[in-house]
Amino acid sequence: MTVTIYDVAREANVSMATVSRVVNGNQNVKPATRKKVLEVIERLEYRPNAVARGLASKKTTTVGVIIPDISNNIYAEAARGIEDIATMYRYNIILANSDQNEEKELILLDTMLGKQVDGIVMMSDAVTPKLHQSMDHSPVPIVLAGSVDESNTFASVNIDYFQATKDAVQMLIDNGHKRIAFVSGPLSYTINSHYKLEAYKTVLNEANIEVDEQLIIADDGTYDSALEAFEALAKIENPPTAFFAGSDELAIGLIHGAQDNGKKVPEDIEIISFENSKLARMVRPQLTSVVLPLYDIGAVAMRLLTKLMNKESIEDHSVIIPHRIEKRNSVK
Amino acid sequence: MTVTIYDVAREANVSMATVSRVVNGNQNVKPATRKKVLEVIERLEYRPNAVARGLASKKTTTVGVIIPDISNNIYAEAARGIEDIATMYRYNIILANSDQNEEKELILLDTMLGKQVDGIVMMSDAVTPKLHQSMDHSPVPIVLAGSVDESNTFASVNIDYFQATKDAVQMLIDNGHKRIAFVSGPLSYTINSHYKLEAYKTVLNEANIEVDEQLIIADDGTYDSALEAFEALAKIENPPTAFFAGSDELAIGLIHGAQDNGKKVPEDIEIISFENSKLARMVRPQLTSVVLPLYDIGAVAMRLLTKLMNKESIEDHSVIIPHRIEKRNSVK
DNA sequence: ATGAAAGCGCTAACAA
DNA sequence: TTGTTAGCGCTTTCAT
Repeated sequence: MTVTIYDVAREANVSMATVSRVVNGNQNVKPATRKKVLEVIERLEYRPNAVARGLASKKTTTVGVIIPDISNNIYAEAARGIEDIATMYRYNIILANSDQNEEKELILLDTMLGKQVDGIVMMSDAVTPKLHQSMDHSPVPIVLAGSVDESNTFASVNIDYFQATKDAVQMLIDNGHKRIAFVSGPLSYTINSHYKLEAYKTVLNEANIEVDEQLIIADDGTYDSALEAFEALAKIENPPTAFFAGSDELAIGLIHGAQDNGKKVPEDIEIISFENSKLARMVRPQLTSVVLPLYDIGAVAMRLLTKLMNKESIEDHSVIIPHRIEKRNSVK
Repeated sequence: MTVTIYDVAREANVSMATVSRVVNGNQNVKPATRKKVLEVIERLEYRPNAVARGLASKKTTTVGVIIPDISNNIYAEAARGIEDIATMYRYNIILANSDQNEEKELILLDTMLGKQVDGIVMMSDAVTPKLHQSMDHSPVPIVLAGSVDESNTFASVNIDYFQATKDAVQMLIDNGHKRIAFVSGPLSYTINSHYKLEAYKTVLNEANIEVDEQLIIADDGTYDSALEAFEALAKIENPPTAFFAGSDELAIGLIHGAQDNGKKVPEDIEIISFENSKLARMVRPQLTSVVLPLYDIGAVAMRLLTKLMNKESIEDHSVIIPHRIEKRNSVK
């Protein structure tokens, strides 16, 4: 019932090899033959079976994409970058959510390798030893997107989170603040948050400002948690006058928290965010934010993967995309 | 170099058929044999080749998911619902963005069918004749998620957009408004927006309120467009006192637009949204909104698809999920 | 309970 | 330029 390459060959009075050649754009086919075959393909509505092709050629033209959570805008943005470039290079993507759960990541890796993907793009906060080992055993290239591999074993695409955070906090320090709070999601599995915290502490130290653990809040990363964080910090002795927020959502929570407490941003409280999603402009005042180019990170990661799959030589397999700060109105 | 079922069979002194049986959980294997095979599988780190399996069994345990844009929260939420249920039933998903572009949709459908997916979940605003025809020709089941199929040919999962919008606008009418604006994205390709517009007109008519085309704005659906829409509508003679917004993003733009014009929400201007994403709570006042259960729509669609792929009988292939309005503070 | 063998639909030498 | 043929790694009758 389904039309196979054999049916086309018979109808066109050629061998399957010839049909295969025209389907695959091989030039060694006489134009007349090609035309004839193409006509039969059209008439029979022949559609090559990619599974059979994959088995025979050992290439599936599909890549696996493992991300924490597609419903989180951060990852969705990156996923779009990945998919766009994948499409550009004629790959399809198998997308799966890991929820930053090592066990799921391991299973997903295995499943995808079982499906014979040609490569994998992975976003994960923690490349644990087990994960590292599984990735090492992969028969196909893997590139990390938005995740730093400290062992420098795997290809990866990132911005310099450490420096970017330093820049952001420095901006606050330059505006005269001594009491600067750090608000993020869970340090254990909010992507790259520990680099941010390190940078925060480092830059404070460099400015001879004491690091006060009270000012470091790592809750669940939600809007509400930021609202509560502001509330709680407003009550302490010598409360913060400026905030570094790990994401736009947190920054908005902080702004609303400040406003609920009768504080004006940026007059009384200055807030800098780290993300710059479209949310950054959907709040008053609009957020000054480190721009985290998620789409680009995804796109570059996928592009890098295509090179790796193609066995092209790579200059540097750990690429750092430049970052910048978009100045709006939450910082003077 | 790669371990195949044949290697396992040889090492375990059984036939490949037996190995296949234990891998697939077939009960017709003596426990001792099973144990022996399992040991060899572990020792050799054998991983079944899903492509070969797919070719032989004609099942790939992967489904195609065609959505407009994964970086749009609406679709990302639905995608997560789809993926979660897919995972639950041991399917993987091939995810692709169509940008609501008919040509891309057609190509994607073809590509996925070529990859022998076992089924497809599709989100598309307009099931055009061509698309309809291609879908009709599909050898595997397709279910529409969040997209109404007026011909009732395909399985689909939706809420009652018409009734939901009527409920929302009615709420504004009940609060005494006569000048109610309708703000949405492009009517031609914002999902289900034409149902919303019809409902808006219908309920206005029912309340003997004249439909004023001036009050109907269908721009690009962005925050900025809503800001501008408010601005523009504030200047007309007899400006609107209430707004129906097609999405949370638009509603937030409207709120900010109102505030920029010195109006208070909900005292001076009432606004009701249609989406209820997490954004609905991230603005002051928080949005009263029709809840569009995207995750559920995706999840139910995928569940429905599993039944269809399994050739189970379906009660009704057009499922309507109940809707409700979440009351917050943008409406009195 | 187990094995033998015939495909699944295609690619890729190798020949011609 | 075209055809022949041997797999790719697995599932699935059909025997035994």
